[in-house]
Amino acid sequence: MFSKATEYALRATIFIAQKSTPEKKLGIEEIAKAIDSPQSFTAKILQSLTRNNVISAVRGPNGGFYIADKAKKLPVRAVLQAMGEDDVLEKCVLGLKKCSETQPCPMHEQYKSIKQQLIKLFVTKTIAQLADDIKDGVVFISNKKR
Amino acid sequence: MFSKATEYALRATIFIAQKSTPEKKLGIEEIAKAIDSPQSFTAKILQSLTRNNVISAVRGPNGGFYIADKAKKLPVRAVLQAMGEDDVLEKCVLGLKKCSETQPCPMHEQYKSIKQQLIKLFVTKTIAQLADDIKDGVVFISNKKR
DNA sequence: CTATTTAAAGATATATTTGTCCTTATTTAT
DNA sequence: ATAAATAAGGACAAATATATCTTTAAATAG
Repeated sequence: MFSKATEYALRATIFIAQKSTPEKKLGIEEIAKAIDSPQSFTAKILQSLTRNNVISAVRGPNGGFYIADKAKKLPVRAVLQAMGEDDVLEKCVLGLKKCSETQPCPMHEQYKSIKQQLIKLFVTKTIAQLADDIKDGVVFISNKKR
Repeated sequence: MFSKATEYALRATIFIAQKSTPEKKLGIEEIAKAIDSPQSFTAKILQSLTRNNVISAVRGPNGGFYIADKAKKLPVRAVLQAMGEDDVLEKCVLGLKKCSETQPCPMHEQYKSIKQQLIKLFVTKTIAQLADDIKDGVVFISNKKR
């Protein structure tokens, strides 16, 4: 559904939201290991997220990444937007540029409600909510075999 | 959601189902024009669909592509399978290999029902049903501006 | 102020996807 | 049989996504 870059972005954002505070930042190495992603590639992705104010970064000793309380309240869709992959949620299944209510593709009518639910999910769920689920132990983000 | 190749495959299959019969086959040029896709690339895709028995092809004069009545009854998911992109429907949103009911990712619980609807849509809808919607004029497959 | 630590930025490499072109094989019509 | 029409197949090219490595800039500690 999403590119690898966006998958890493989502995992990293959730992990940072769960583990960091402005006082206790996380280094790129720790993050990449935790979410099982290539470190340098993940660094690029975190740059995008930082530029788009989804997460925050500080350089230098004791620097690292964290997420501000305000940003934690962002919808998960903000991550997709930061990665420029927001359109996946809206796109026609058949890839038709003009597909719409007035000119629907053959999948449109039935896909419509699924699409709406998808959008709703990404708009109403906040980063904080996902992170809290992990803290509560109901849910995991590890990608390693165990 | 899907690759361009799969989008072309879906559009081509629906178009062929709508317009062809074993007596009146469609050439690659006509198909590519109708669904607004690059012709040679589409030819490759139709090869995959043919190899996987989603559509049929005949070479030589008056040859071309058509779809057998039996194949028309296949679920749309058969096209995804032929394109090797069937896993999109099942995949974890965060790209976690181990995401499951017993080890859910933070999106799992809420995404679950959406995923089930998606799968159901692609399993219950047949190629014929989509093509008939076009024949009935309720729906379009054109990708050109007009 | 200097050295160290850390992310940012840039250059490069590799893999995959998308796309084109040319040749081959098959079928049909003459 | 031969020529023509058509898809199949293979080689290549271009674009994009994924990934790595090196250098630079910023922040802190001493």
